Amino acid sequence: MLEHCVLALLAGGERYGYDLVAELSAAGLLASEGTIYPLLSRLRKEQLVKTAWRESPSGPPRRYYALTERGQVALDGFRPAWAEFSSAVDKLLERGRT
Amino acid sequence: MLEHCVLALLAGGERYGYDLVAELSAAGLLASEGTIYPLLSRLRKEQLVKTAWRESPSGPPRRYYALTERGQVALDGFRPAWAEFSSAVDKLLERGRT
DNA sequence: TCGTCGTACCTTGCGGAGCAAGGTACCTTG
DNA sequence: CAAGGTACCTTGCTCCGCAAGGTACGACGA
Repeated sequence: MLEHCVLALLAGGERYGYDLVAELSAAGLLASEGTIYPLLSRLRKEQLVKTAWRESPSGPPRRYYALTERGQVALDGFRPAWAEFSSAVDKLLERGRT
Repeated sequence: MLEHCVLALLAGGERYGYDLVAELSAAGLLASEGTIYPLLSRLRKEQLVKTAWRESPSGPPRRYYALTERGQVALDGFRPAWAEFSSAVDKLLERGRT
């Protein structure tokens, strides 16, 4: 779930972890860094993203994440799955409405 | 997530576990009984549902589940949360579209 | 009448995922 | 030079979904 949201964000361009935390937190999809960093490690291990260290204009260096081709494929595969899933839930919720 | 989907189904009337499994499986939201029975136990423990044993016209007795008032409240609280969540995901996926 | 199948319940054990909390280190600012 | 923001990561816990296994009842065919 979150995993694919991250991929979607990366599809919009390179991002670094701390930035992703802020963005996802603002969107109400994430609580803390303890979630995202292990997730990003996983994505890297599965080669859905590639990373590059780059210096920050001010502060410690950042690790930037970018989609790989496999990551793009995973994302594309997720879109219809999400559409189906969310519409299934919508229908259930609708059905139970008094 | 699933928890609230079950509540939504129960909002449409009494159901028994085995039936819920079939319904949720058909909707693609559930894999097996190993998920639903512990979930139903939880709901009962939190008093979001109440249960009643009733005999089946053919086969072993069934345990029927029905929403309690608290369950209804939980369900009502979930609807807007789901709407917000799913639209947040929609936006992310949209944003990453090439 | 006896075995087998479908129904219906439940538990156990495992793996994965999110989170809070803690830890390190860099840079800027007062 | 200390404090606070930035930025990375790990550890430990808990919860949840699932596969698998286990029990028991009723029906139906051999």
